[in-house]
Amino acid sequence: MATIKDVAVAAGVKPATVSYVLNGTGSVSTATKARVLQAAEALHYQPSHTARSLQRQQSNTLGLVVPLERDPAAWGLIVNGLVDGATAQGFELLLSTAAAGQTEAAVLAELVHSRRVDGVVYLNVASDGEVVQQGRDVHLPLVSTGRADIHPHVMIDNEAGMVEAVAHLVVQGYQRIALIMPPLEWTLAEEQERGYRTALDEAGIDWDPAWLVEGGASERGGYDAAMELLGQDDRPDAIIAALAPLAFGTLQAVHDMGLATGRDVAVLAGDEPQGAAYMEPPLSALRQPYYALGKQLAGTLIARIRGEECPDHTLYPQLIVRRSCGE
Amino acid sequence: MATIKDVAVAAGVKPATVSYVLNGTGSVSTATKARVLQAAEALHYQPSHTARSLQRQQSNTLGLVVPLERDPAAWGLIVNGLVDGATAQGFELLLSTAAAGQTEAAVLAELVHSRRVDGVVYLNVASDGEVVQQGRDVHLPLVSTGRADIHPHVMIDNEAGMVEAVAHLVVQGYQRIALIMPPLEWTLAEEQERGYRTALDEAGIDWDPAWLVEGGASERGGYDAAMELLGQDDRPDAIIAALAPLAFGTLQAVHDMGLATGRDVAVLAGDEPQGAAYMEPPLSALRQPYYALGKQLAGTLIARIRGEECPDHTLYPQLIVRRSCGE
DNA sequence: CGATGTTGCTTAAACGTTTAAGCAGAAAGT
DNA sequence: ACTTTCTGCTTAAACGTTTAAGCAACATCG
Repeated sequence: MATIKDVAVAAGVKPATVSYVLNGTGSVSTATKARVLQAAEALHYQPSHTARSLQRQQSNTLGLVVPLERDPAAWGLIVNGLVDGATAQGFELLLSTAAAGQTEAAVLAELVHSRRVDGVVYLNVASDGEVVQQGRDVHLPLVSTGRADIHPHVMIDNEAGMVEAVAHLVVQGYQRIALIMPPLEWTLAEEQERGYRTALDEAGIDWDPAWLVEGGASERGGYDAAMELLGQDDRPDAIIAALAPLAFGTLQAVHDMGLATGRDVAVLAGDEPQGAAYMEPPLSALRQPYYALGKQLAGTLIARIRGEECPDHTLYPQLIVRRSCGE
Repeated sequence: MATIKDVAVAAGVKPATVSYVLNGTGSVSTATKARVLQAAEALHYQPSHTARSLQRQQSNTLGLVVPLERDPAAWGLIVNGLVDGATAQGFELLLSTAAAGQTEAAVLAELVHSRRVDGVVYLNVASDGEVVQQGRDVHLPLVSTGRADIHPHVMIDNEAGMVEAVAHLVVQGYQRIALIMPPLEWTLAEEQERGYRTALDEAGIDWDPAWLVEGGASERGGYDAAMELLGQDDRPDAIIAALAPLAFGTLQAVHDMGLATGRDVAVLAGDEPQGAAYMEPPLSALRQPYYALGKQLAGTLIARIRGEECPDHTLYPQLIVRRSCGE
C-alpha cells in the first residue's frame, strides 16, 4: 500500500510537500503540484486514516454504544438514520457493544478512553444510572436520547404521542380506555402513563387504575395483560398496547375472547409494526420517528463536535388511524 | 487524557516498560509491575487505539459497506449479527456508506485504502459488477454474501428455501402455484425461480409461464402483480410472494378480489414479516436467517483475517407453516 | 544596490504506541 | 576469579501523517 513517502519519491519531492499539495495548505508551484497529483493518482495513494487521526487528534468518526436490548424494528431504522446523518457530514460510524459480562457503561468508558472517536451516541441513557453520571463526567462530546436532563439530547415525545392517541379514542366515543405498558423501569412507561392521565383528565373522563397494566415487552406478556383486562367486569372498550409485540398479543387475546377488534374493542399500538396496514382489521398505531431520531442524533453530535450550537431536539410520533379503532 | 508517558513518569520508569507490563511481554520485576499497574489504574490509562493501530498495522476493526438499499427488517438483524459476531472475538464494526453521488464500489475502495479496518464485509456483491472485480483485486480480507463465486462467502440458500415452500404447497394439494418475484436484477430472483422450477418439475407438475411475474419490491408492485395473476382465466390457487411487502400487497389483492386467503387462494411469503403470526389468517412464510448471516459473516471474516481456515457457509431459510396456505 | 518580502521547498518534531537492540548488574557455571 | 547466561530495565527507531520553523532563491521597493 502506497504511503506519502512513495508519492514523494515518485514526484521527486519531500513528504511534507505532498501533504501540502494534497491538503491544499502551503504554497507549491503549479508544476510541482501537478507532478505530485499525478504520482498520487498513479499509486492510488490515499492517506492512512490511522496516521492522520493520530496526528490531528481527531478521527471523523462517531461512536455508537450498541444497546444490549435492541428492539429489532426500531434499531435498524435508528442505525440507518445515524449512518446517513454521519455520512452527510463526512463522518463514519463505529459500533461498539458489550462483550460477555460487560456493562454498557464500561463500553462507553472504553470508547471514550480509546480516543478513536470524536463523539459518542448513547441510546437509552435512562436505563442505566451509572451511565448518567459518567455521561456528565465525560468531556468527549456525547449525545443521548431517553433522558431530558442530559445535554445535548434528542427526544421522542412519547407523552405527546400518547395524548394524541388517547384524545383520538375519546373523540371516537371510547370511554373505558386501557393501557398495556412496557416494563415499568423503562422511561417510556412513565412518559406514556403521564400522557394517558393528562389526556383523560383533560377530557374529564374518570379512569380506573385497573386499566393500567404492565405487559412487559413480549407477545406473551401482551396476551396475558389483555386477557386480564378483558376478563374484568367492566371491561375496557379500547386498549392501547405500548409496543408492537404487546399489540400482537392483545389482538390474539381479543380474538380468543370471542370479540372483534375494532367493533367490540378498539386496539391501538404505541409502536407501528411492519405490515400494520395489512392486518385484519388494519391496525391503528403511533408511528415512531426512528429514522429521524438517528439522523438528528448524528447531526446534533457533529454540531457539538464542531463547537457549533447544538440545541436539544424533540421529535413526535405520528398517529396513523386505521380500522382497529373504529371507522 | 493520560498517555503511556504519564503512566511511565508516575511509576518512575520509561514508557517501554509500561508497555511491557501492560501487554505482558518482556520481563519486569514484580515490584515494578505493581507500581506500573497502580499508576495506570490511578490515571485511568487506556492505550490510544489509534497509536496502537498505527504501530501494529492492524486495528481489530471490521469494515461494513452499508448498502444503499436496505431492507429495513433484514438490515437490523444482519447488523445485530455482525456486531455480536465481531464483539465475541474482540473486534469492532465500522459502518461506511456512500456519500451523495458515490458508488458502493468507491466506498469499498476508500475503506480498503484508508487502512483503518482489518477486513471488509460486503453485502450483495452481486448487485454491483464493478465490485466483483474489485473484490478479487483487493488483498484485504473480504467476505461477501450474494455471490457464490467470491471466497470466502456466506450464502443463504434461497433455492432450497423455495423448493421447500413449493414442495409443501404441492403436498397440500395446490396445483397452480404462482410466484411473484423481486426485481429480476437481484440474484434472489434467479435463485428463487430455480427453486420454483426444480420443485415443480420434481413433482411432475406442469406450470404456466404466466404464473411467474415480477413484482418489484414494493407493496404496490405486489398488489398489481397479484391482481394480474388473479385476473387470469386459469387463476393460480397459491401465490408465493418473494418479499414481505409483496406479500402484503398480495393479501390486499386477494381481499379486493373478494377471495379468502387460505381458502380460495394460498399465500406464502418468501420473507417473514414481523407479526406474521397475527395476521388474519396467520401468514405462512420462509423465515430468513438474517441474524445468523451477520454473525457468520463476522466469524468467517475474522477467521480469514487471522489466517485460519475459513470455509464457505450456507444458511437455510426455515419454512413456517401457518393458516394462509391451508390448515 | 542593499533591505525587505514573497515563493517554494526542506528539515525536523510531534502525535502515542510497540519492539528490537543495548546494556548494566546479578546469578550461575567452569 | 572469569566467562556466560539471565534478569530488568533503557534507548531509539519505527508506524504514516501534519505542520511549525528554516532557508534558499528570487522579486519588489526605496
